[in-house]
Amino acid sequence: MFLEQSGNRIGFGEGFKSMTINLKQLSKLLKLSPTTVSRALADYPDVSAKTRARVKQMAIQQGYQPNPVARRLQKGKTETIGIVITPEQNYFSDTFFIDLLSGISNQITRAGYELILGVASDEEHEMQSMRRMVEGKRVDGMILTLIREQDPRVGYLLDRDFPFVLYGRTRDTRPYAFVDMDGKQAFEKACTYLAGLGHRRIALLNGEPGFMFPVGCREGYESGLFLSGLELDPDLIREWKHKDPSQSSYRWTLELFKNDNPPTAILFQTEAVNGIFKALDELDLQPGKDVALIGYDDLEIARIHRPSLSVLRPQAREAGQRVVNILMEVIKGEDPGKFQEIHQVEMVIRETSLPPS
Amino acid sequence: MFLEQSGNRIGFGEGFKSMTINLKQLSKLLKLSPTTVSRALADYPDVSAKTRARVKQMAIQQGYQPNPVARRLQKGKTETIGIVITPEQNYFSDTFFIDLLSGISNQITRAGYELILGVASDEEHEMQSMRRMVEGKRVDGMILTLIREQDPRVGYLLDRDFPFVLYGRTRDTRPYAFVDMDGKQAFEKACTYLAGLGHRRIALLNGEPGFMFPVGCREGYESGLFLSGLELDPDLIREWKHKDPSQSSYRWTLELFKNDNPPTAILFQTEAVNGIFKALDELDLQPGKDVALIGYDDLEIARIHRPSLSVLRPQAREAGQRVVNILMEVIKGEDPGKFQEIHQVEMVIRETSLPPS
DNA sequence: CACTTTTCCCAAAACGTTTTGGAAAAAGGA
DNA sequence: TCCTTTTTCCAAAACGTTTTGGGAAAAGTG
Repeated sequence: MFLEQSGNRIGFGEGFKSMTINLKQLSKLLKLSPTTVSRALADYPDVSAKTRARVKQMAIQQGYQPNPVARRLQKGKTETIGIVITPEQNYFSDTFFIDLLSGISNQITRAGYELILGVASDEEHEMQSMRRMVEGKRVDGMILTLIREQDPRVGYLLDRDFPFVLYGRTRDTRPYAFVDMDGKQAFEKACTYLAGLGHRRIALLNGEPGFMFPVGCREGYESGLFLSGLELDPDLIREWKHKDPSQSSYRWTLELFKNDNPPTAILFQTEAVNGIFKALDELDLQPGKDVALIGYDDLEIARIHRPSLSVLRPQAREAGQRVVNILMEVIKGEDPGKFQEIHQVEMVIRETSLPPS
Repeated sequence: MFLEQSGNRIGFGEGFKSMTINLKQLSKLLKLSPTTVSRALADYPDVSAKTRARVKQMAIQQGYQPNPVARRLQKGKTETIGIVITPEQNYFSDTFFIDLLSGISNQITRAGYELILGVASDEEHEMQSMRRMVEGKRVDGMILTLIREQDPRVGYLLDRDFPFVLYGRTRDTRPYAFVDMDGKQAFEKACTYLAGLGHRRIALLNGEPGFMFPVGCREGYESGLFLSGLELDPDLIREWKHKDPSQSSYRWTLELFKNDNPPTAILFQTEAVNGIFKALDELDLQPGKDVALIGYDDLEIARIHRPSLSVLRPQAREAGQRVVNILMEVIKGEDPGKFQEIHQVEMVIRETSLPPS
């Protein structure tokens, strides 16, 4: 019944051959059955302390590591998480997304899982890449970012009961797990802060409609105006495009100042800062001095620019870690509805948030 | 000997259960053996055209996809490629790395492979993450980026005969596969171009020493000077830091202009452009007008800035695709030494490369 | 028709684990 | 001492494929 296995060869032009030991070889070395060795390494109580120690020592000495592919087949799990990024949407602009990804990656590694990455050029390929992962049984769970108001991915995964966690939120009414930044509270805080300094004309240069995040930003902005007794002026709200944040924000900033009663402060996502700086420069307006600025996200440019930019700073790395921890629970079978986290965003006051001159 | 398998259940609080069909079920539906079905789908000649068609149709109808984990175990391949990124090194600054990653990812998907991503904070974790992939038998090959002059990763992989491809080069003398941009030729071209316009004092604001890329840039710069009959002035060469490109390039630009005989043109990596612009602004020098500028990498800022920045533009996406194609050959057992590609870099003349005033 | 070749299919093995369901040996209790 | 319980180990099955090594039927060949 048992055939002797061929043992390990060193490669001869046939590419890399693993020179690591496998379970059967290790068990032969120990004069034990593979069963016992496996159970010893997994700390089962039905193997004596003495042999357990012996097994572990030999395993380390021989550099044994269980073959993950075989383990996955037996366990019926891929031990893999999927994520699809869409660089065209320019989410990658700077440290923010990388911090998120970094938190995600580290936590996944800690759990002994793998992170597989899809890169999609648009919404359609994004869905396609995700379906390949899900229907191809390549992952145990998905992480979704850059969430849209109506996001077909969420419906797709909910319909299939497939484990996933959103970084962000969408409008689907069914319960699902998410980790989100409190963009509303952040923009409310920034808005009331500026109003408290005496600003009466505060503009909002918001992200692209269709995505969920700008919705919260706008709510916070409106709520902040209301709390400060200021009136909402639709002329002070503009939306830039993800495809080229700088270009569109540049145009809209110029637009804002064509107003008879121009703003003295602007709230925006830091991604759009280059266009704003450029427009202000052309208009001979000093950032911070003539126009107060608060951006969302603490990108490098915010810190190095003079004057340095006041920002709202989300803790992306921590959020990434939470996303993974939650996803692990959902994969275990926990109710996703139990995991809905909204993280606070801190405000960092630097040099661009002075009172109006 | 054979036990009937339990079939597929729909999940009951136990998380997601696949509701897709497997090979045995499909073969039962077709009243064929699993062997024949498997071989029919793989286009083996020893199954008749008629049954092959019947099998394929049923497979599509039932949405059958072979379980990749089982296939990997049998084939003894992970069908997976690994890459480790180190965001701290700020490689992610903009479109360049994303384009590379995009080309890599698409080509890997096309081959039916998976891309697993490691995110490391420093050199040590980078190695650690790679070892986990290699020694844990989680990948068939590695892609390396951001290569150092002395890069321990290359030696590690060569010692183990493990398939890998570099995006970039290192100083190891043993043959290995790489795809690199011709930074030398690019900088030589830019340098002679500027000299041709009449510039006599051309500065180089180069990337961090220790990495391989700046070496080529410097060679090209020196060669360009030589070809143009200009003398090398060490005072016109400075190196910024990866950790904060803007800050360090800002300081070094100011430094360059303390020179009695300051430069009229600067060559640099576009990553460092913010610091340069800022320094020039403080010095009341107009980019393009008072100082000619050519950057390496066509980042967004280069296109939207006014004046727009002349750049050297590497084709990152194509390079990424080549890296994958080569890696597949190396995994098959081809000699890595056969695959050493150096790609040309085009120069895009915009508004910052005028003759000296 | 008898023999050889080709066509078409399949049972069993194999990949390297983990889990199941005992079984032998040792220890405890009377 | 004999029976029961506990401890410690293991053979075999299972995960879902692909590959190996035929074997039966159909088709050619003389």
